[in-house]
Amino acid sequence: MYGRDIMSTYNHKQIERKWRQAWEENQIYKIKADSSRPKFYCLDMFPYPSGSGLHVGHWRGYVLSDVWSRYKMLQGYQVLHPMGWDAFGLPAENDAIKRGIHPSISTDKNIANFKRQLHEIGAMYDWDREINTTDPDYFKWTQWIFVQMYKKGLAYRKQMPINFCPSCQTGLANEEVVGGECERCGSAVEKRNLQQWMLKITEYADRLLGSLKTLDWPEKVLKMQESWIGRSEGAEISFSLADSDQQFVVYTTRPDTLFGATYMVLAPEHEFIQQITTPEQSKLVQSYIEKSLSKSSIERMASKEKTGVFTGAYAINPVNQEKIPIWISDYVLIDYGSGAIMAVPAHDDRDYEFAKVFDLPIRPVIADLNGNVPDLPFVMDGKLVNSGKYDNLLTADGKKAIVADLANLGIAEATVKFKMRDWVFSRQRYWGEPIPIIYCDDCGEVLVPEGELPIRLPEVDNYQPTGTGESPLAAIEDWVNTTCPSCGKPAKRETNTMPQWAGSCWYYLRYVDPQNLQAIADPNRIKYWTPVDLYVGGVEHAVLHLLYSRFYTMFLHDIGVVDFDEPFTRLFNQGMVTKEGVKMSKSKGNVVNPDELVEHYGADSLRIYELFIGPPEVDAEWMDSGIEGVYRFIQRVWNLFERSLTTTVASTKESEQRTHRLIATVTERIEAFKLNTVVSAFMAYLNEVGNTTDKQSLETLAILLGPMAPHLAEELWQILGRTSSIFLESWPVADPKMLVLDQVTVGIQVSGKTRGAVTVSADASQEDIQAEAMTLTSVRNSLDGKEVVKVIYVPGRILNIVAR
RNA sequence: GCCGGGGUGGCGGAAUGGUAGACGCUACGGACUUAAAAUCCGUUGGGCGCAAGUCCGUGCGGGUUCAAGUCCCGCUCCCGGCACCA
Repeated sequence: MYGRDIMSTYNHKQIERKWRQAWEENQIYKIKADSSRPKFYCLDMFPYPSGSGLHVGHWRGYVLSDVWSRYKMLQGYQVLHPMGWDAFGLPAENDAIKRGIHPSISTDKNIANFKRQLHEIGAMYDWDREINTTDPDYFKWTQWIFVQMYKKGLAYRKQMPINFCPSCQTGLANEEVVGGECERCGSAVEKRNLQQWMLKITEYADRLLGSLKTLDWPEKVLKMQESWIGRSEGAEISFSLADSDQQFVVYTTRPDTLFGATYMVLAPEHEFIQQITTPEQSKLVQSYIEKSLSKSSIERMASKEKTGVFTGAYAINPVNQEKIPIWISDYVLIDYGSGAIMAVPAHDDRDYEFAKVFDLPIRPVIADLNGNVPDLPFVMDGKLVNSGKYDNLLTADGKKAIVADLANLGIAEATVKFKMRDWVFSRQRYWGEPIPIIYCDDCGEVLVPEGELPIRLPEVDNYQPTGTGESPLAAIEDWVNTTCPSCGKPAKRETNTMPQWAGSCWYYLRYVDPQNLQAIADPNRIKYWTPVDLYVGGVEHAVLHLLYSRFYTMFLHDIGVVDFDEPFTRLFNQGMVTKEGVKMSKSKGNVVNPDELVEHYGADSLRIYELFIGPPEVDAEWMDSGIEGVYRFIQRVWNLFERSLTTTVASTKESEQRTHRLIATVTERIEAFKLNTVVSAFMAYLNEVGNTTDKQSLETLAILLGPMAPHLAEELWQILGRTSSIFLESWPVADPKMLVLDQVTVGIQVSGKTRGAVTVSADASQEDIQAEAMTLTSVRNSLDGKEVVKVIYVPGRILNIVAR
């Protein structure tokens, strides 16, 4: 019995409260590995629980992933759709500095608020699987991975100039510096020479690049990673000094232009400079070095005008024994290649500029394929000229020939270089995972034994970073002072902590077995659930988190923890939600708070509006009036059910066909991530249906609505007389036979110009359609006095009468 | 400079090479109401026309095609990324 006499109005508060409670009680989203069913792992990039809470922009990704999770669940998959907290990080620590409250306290408070807000979404998270990167039982394994890397020689300590953010008071990875500024706070970064922990991500450069092509990721992100890794093929060539047998090495991708090298350049930091500089040039050289070292990277980038100084020394070009001057300039970078170049001004933009400024010779050695020397600098491939016995070789052949000949002399080697650098992994801050290393006067650097993990953070009174490159932990005597695990003598702990990325590099693994105390996760569970099938998050992590996590995963593969190289099979980047064209943020004061919208319109309305706002991968402008339209839509759905159930409407062929068309459209569009047009499809369906429809249609409609409007769908399911959750039903499959239309509307064109349309039965012949078309005034008008040349008919779509 | 992505009504946006503007918002008109809100119905790319109709229209200029928002060539503007990586 589903008939009801009295229509009720849609009450989102009551409905949503009721179903959220029911879901918790029934625990229908509680999942377990079940090898008899296919799995789907749908992951959101977990948030940093900030003090400002969620805004409607955060909702966008979470709704999208929940739609997919519920869709897959209805298709019979065992779905893992977890949520957790990336809770180490500077805001909590800065807050602690200001107020003296331990970061874990404010973090817990923020998590509670986030969790409450996330509940409002009505997503099918299994909260038993919640993780928190600051939980010692979690970061034990973050430290454990570091230990494994150390054992494999992938974690090492080095004194080197690194990027340092004066505002965050900590060193940064290259990936965290954007245009010379700190990725987090926007301050200009400085160079500081500090003892650093580094991870050898460069050892994985080739693999990180190579397997990009296996990923179903947005092209944009793949390109960004590719250019970040920055592979180039070239050669290392040794040059001898003119007046000694000392040598230095340059890296070049254009060994074919070696005959055009008219000077050499060393980076100002190059250690060879001190040995070769002549006394006459010494003063100039020293002051140039000092000046360039004092420049921040932002200054160094800002002015592209070439500067430099001659060292007074000369090198010998190995192919022609020519004596060429050695200069120093900051346009050569110390940390790429060998920090030294051979300059070929005729065939390199930068060398050309430099040669113009200092009036150095420019000698073309590459001509175009016709043998003409084009305007300089000519940086493309061509044919070698002025190159002795190599003349007339093509660029590619010239490279090979010259490198091969020099290699025989033992002074050249073909090599591959990467722009990507090793990962600066230590932070001089408190609120992060302590690096599990102990320093002993006798034994040196010693790993903390795995059995002693996790190394917890001590309680401190002062969270203030020292700013001297030491972490606040250094001041906590009874924490720093320990004993050497190897010899037992007094020793000191490493006081640097890990960057925030450390915990997020592997978190996707922990969700499959979050409480495991013996292992990172149970191998069987890892095998069943991972890798992640769909990963949803913002594009801002394109070369940070996503690169680091790929690196960690490859390492975990190598030590046998996982059996794949790539953690995230498919990636979807949702667009931002903007207000007045700018990104929502607390500091700009343009945040739209979802809490009030949920209160006013309900979670289902907000969910659908988040989808309807625009193509999910594109940024979208928030409009208050938009959610009104969606709210009206939901009420219309509600009213359709209420009206239909107070009368009895029989199903017809037409209604069945209509329903199958909806199934087909919705399924197709979800698969294609065109979620805004899924909403349109429902709206169009509703316009078509009219005031009432049959029960069969209503049941299908309710299920199809489930992924987008789960509370509403459950309630509709119940008023249809069903007693179990709608999410235990199956996603309907469209019957192709029901998609065949009885009548079709065929557009009529005359010479390619649309003149109207005729509606005919689907089996009408071309002749029938043409005859029907001739009845249209507009068709007759445009054919008047003309001769029909040919007629093109695309069945069911268009009839084009070509006339002259 | 290099690499991506894009430019369609008043707005957000739809369109496997096949009736451009679905769907929604806004605005306007109407119904209901004492009135308003809500709801429902209608109109809503521009021009001409009483109408039938007709001309123009997807950043600009060419091209391919029976047919182009969609494909090709050249430009232009906007957004994002990288940027002295030899």
